[in-house]
Amino acid sequence: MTDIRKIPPRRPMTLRDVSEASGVSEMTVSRVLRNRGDVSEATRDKVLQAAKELGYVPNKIAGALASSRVNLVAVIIPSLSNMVFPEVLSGITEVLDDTDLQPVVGVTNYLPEREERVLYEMLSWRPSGIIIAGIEHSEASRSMLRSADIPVVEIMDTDGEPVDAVVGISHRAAGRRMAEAIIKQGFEQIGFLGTQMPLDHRARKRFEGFTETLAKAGLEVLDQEFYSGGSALAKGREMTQAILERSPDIDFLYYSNDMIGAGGLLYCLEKGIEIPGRLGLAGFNGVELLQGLPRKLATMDTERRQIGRDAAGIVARRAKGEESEGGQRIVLEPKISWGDTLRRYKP
Amino acid sequence: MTDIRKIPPRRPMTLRDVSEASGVSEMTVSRVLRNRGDVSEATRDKVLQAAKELGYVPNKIAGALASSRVNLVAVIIPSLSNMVFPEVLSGITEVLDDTDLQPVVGVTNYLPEREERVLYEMLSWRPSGIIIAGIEHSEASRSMLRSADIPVVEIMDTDGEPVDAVVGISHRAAGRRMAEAIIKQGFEQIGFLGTQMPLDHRARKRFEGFTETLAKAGLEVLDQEFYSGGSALAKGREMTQAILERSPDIDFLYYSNDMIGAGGLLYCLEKGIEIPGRLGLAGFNGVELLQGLPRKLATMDTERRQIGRDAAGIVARRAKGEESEGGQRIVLEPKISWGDTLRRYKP
DNA sequence: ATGAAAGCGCTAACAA
DNA sequence: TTGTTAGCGCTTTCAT
Repeated sequence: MTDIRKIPPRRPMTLRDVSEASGVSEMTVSRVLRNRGDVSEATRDKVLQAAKELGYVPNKIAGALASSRVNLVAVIIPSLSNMVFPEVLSGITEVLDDTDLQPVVGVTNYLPEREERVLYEMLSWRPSGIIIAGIEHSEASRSMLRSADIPVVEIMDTDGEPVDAVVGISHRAAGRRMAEAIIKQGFEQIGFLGTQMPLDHRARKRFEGFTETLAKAGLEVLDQEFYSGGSALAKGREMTQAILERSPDIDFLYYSNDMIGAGGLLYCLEKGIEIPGRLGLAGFNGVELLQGLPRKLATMDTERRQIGRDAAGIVARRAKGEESEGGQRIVLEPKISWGDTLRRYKP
Repeated sequence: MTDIRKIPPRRPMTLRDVSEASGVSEMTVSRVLRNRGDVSEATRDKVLQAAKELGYVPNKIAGALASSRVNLVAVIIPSLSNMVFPEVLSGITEVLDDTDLQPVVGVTNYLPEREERVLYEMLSWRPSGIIIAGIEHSEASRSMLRSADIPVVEIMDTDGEPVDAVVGISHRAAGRRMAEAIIKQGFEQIGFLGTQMPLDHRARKRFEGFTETLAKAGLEVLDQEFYSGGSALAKGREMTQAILERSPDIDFLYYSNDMIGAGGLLYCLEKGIEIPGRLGLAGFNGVELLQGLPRKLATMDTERRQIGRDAAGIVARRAKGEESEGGQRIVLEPKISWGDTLRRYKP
């Protein structure tokens, strides 16, 4: 055995170190470490042994440069505090775990300029694919996405022109469908509660689909409340109180997400408001949290994990060289989860 | 103007392309793009112009290899679905945003083997620093951390021997302190509800500190419930029901996290159990969600954002070459948030 | 089954 | 202020 000193190295090990320690050429060491090409058992063992003893960690930077292959998949999302995105991520991870691809996450805080920066930064590492939330991007971002020449999957939203592939739901249709359900249940005095986010295109589209369908039935949104920042649950309470005091005739509240919806639900239960007889409620997303509430809030499940899985699947398959050209389009159908706050008439 | 074809390139641009398009040497182009060294306004403009028209995105892989500088900070956490970690991340991002460092997130799912893999994978990209949750790691992981020769900050937990720097709280002390508070309020029949996770060392340590202090007062945990998977809120309900039915004498429930605590609280309120007169409750973490509940659950704020900020600060300063040697130790003091479910006697 | 040479796209160090 | 020359640590390709 070569004399291996236990002193922690000031300079990371290189292939050459392993090569010298094992008496095998760098090239063969490289082959062993990557399980490529034929190597005899004997040399293989020698190399592995030396690598282990030295605590060798390969330098992917050098490897990537030499092979122009990078096992990274850039995932760009607006936020981590909205549980929706961790769930997408978990779907992505689930699929990528079976490949040698690795997700790298960037967060934009819903800001297009930040999206540009994050995208640029990530592209400069030459990832094997990009999964990016939303279908609305700045011209600069779209241009980067187009010329990156790697699979690009835009997720969550399918209302618009994707750069390449897209996986998600139609938020406009989601808004429409919820409006239909509400109308069918005989609600007529409808309030809307949402986030104060001009840049949340998905919420905007839902709202558009929602009002559009109401309009066709001769209805409109009576009153609205918006919030930004703070505990969504608490905000849901406050907004619900505010809107009900201002517009006491309201008989339905449509929330743009489940957290504020849950807050509203808790508030109404405390106040003894009869639900859904006197007042109907619905949220959006289908978050797990709803399972633990005193009553089940109506919502629409957006299958985030599945979106993540599908998106990762597309990237993985294309990275492997399968599937000739891009442009897949997977539109999931969100289903209304009726819960206990939307159905007035027995089905 | 050079003849620039609008055809999306099959091969990413290189410095050389920009050099040729602008008639400036590669070296000078490189200088312009990195704002390094003196470059005349004229050449600078030429280069920037060409780079922009070509849609040039630098290749950080090559840059990193040449300069042996990587602006990545590896952040290794057990989970993204536990809101605690996104919050830490947001503290990290907050600080790194003012530097040129970029966080890269890896998730271990609380599995030591996965931690090893993720760590190995990340180290192979030669990051400028590592922020890793927890202070308990496999021998292989510790060994990698030690020999990486970059700043390593272990976060969340300070009970143990860190490899290098550490930022967090003492979970043992947190458990002790909560036990003291409970005892002082005159509770004596105490139940504990937690996760079925032998690998959640922090929860274990809190429990140890908790029982230790109870023991000194001649008390012990009367009954316990554990869960794994599913909606924490719903589980909190179920477990609370179960433990109260089994041990009706219990007058205090200590939950190992706020989500199950919140579920328990909702359950108790529905059942009309007098809180905290008949039954006291406390959770752990201080999550935002608690703000929206009908009553404020007692908890202990663990200042996750601050932990993230401090950890990132250490990495950033050391990456800049400040601070000679490592080993910082920042122990934050978690404070009891009394809420409405712990205090029987007016203060 | 193994090795030698060339070069991936950049930047450090030096020269002009 | 600008350019030239060597690599950075690997992998590709081609020999042996």
